[in-house]
Amino acid sequence: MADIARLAGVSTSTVSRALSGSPLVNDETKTRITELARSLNYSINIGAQNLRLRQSRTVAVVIPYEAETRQHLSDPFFLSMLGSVADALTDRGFDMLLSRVDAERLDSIAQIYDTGRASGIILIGQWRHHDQLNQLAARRVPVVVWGAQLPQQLYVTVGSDNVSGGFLATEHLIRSGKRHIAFFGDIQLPEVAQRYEGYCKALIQYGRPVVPQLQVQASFAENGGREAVTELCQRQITFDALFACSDLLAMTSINSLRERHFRVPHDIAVVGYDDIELARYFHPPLSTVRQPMAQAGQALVEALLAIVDHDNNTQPRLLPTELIVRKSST
Amino acid sequence: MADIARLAGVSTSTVSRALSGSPLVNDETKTRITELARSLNYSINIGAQNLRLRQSRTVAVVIPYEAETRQHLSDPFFLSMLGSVADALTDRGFDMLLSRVDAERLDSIAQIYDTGRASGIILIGQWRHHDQLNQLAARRVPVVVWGAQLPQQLYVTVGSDNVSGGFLATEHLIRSGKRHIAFFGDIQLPEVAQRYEGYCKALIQYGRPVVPQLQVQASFAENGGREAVTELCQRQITFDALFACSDLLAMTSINSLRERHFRVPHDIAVVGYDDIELARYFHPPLSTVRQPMAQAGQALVEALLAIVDHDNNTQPRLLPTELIVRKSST
DNA sequence: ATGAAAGCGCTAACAG
DNA sequence: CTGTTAGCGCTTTCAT
Repeated sequence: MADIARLAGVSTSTVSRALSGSPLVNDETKTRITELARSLNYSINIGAQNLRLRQSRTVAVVIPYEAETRQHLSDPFFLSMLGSVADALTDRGFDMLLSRVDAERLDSIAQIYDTGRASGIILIGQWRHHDQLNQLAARRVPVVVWGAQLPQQLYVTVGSDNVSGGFLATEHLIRSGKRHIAFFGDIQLPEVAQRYEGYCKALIQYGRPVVPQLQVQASFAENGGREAVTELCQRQITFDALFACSDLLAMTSINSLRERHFRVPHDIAVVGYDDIELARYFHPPLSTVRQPMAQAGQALVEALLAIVDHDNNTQPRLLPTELIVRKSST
Repeated sequence: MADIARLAGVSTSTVSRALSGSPLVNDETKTRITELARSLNYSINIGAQNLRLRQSRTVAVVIPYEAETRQHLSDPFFLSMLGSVADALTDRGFDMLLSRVDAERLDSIAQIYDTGRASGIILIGQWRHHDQLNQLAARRVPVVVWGAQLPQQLYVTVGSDNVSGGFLATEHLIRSGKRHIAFFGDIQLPEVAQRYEGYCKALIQYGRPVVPQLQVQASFAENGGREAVTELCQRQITFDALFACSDLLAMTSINSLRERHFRVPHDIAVVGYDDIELARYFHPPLSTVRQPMAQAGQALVEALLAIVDHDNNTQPRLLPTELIVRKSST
């Protein structure tokens, strides 16, 4: 910057002003400086600017990983979410810091904020960590979580309407004439619990019994579908439909069902959750509950920036879900 | 920091030294300061530290997106790569900036470097952008690309041995008694071209003809498999095996083949590429060529940091590939 | 072993 | 409209 100032025969203040588009500077000098900057391939040093402005214009995004596997979840849903958040941040001129954090050490993300690396944190995946998240919020770390809204929650969540999603999927299966609808998902997880709630609600509303035997504690891991199908078959219970809590789970379940010579949808109708890109190209094309990804990134970023701006009244956001009917259920 | 200094009755210099573990400070005062810092929940401001140290300890990772769709590729391979790079960076105490960049405007990533936001850039996906990348390297932007090594290449690549990968897959299919092996992949892309080269090499080595009709220009997009299968069937050419250039492509192709009542592997043996997690849980479990993901992140980061340290002689790295035989081909 | 002072690259009063 | 000056939070000579 000093170089530019010297070459342009002005002070650094003027250069700074010119480059930030201040109206307080002569148009002629402004152009001269801008030209000079371009020809020298000069860009403002963001680090110094941020220091001076006492900001960071950076948001950290955290997708926790499981300690045992050290692996990121390979669910395309997360990549999609990442893209959506990246878009929303880019639109607002924020940088995105991606952090790898052990799911059991969520408190460590406070560091990202304390050290000034990011003005706030977006956590994708609430999992079982309600308490840790409450502690974070109590420490006044600006954080927004993608997940379910829970009672006694100190942190802000953005999530889709899981109860409604579960309801829509189940209602659709009931109306298609299915009588024994299995539910695949770990109801220890808040989001899944709410989908299960919607599932039960639909059954009850249509005068059907809620059969606990039909609920299988399927994990979101890659082999979740296979294991859940095995478990369900061992229970020797009749079922003619399946509501799986993620598309990936639905897909691996369908593969397993096929190995056991069930036909989908003829013998078993299947509905997934998320509506990942792949869902429509699966065989058969997968019926599913769509989470509004484009809105998700926007909503997460808006909520976080509100908190960063000390809006102490930021409310949790519930995004609408939508049933997408394809061949796997009809 | 000034606060701590005051409370500890020392100067900020001492606090700085204590917190950075300098040996030039009395053990007693060091503990006092450390305690104080912890109790105040204080962490060093990384931005200021970086400014003073004229570094950034941040690496930008770029996965370009296609302008038309504005969408990230939903291939789990990329998430896996992201995780691998994140690990390698975390190990070395670097932060990871994730940037969303239009594939047609790759030159814009120079900005990330010019503004000092990152000390260097890791680009995942070479695609067709050889020339743009050469320009970047010519501008002396520290950049490492995941992809194929090409002639007249000014930038550094890290990639797996695509020729060998293509060879292994094809050889395996030939040895399994297959006679008409289709190849799915866009050979405009350098990596795919090399896999095709390996495919041809194997055919020739085993005295088989290379039939151009068997090569289909399949895209990596979600519907790539379906379109390629349609295309191949329209050509009315016999085939009894398929080598697809990604696992995702292999999976969607298998789904499409099944719709057309081909049995896999009985009628058509299929081998994919990448060995994503999902491959072993697919039905049937997918034979594939594994790319060494754990090494990939390490190698990319090592190469980049070497360049950042002005090692002008950083060589491209070729990582080994490995054939994984599962049910889809036997 | 510790402190004073200078400065990383930038911006924002405050004067002129 | 432009320049002077001070300082964001930190590290590091250079003294002591």
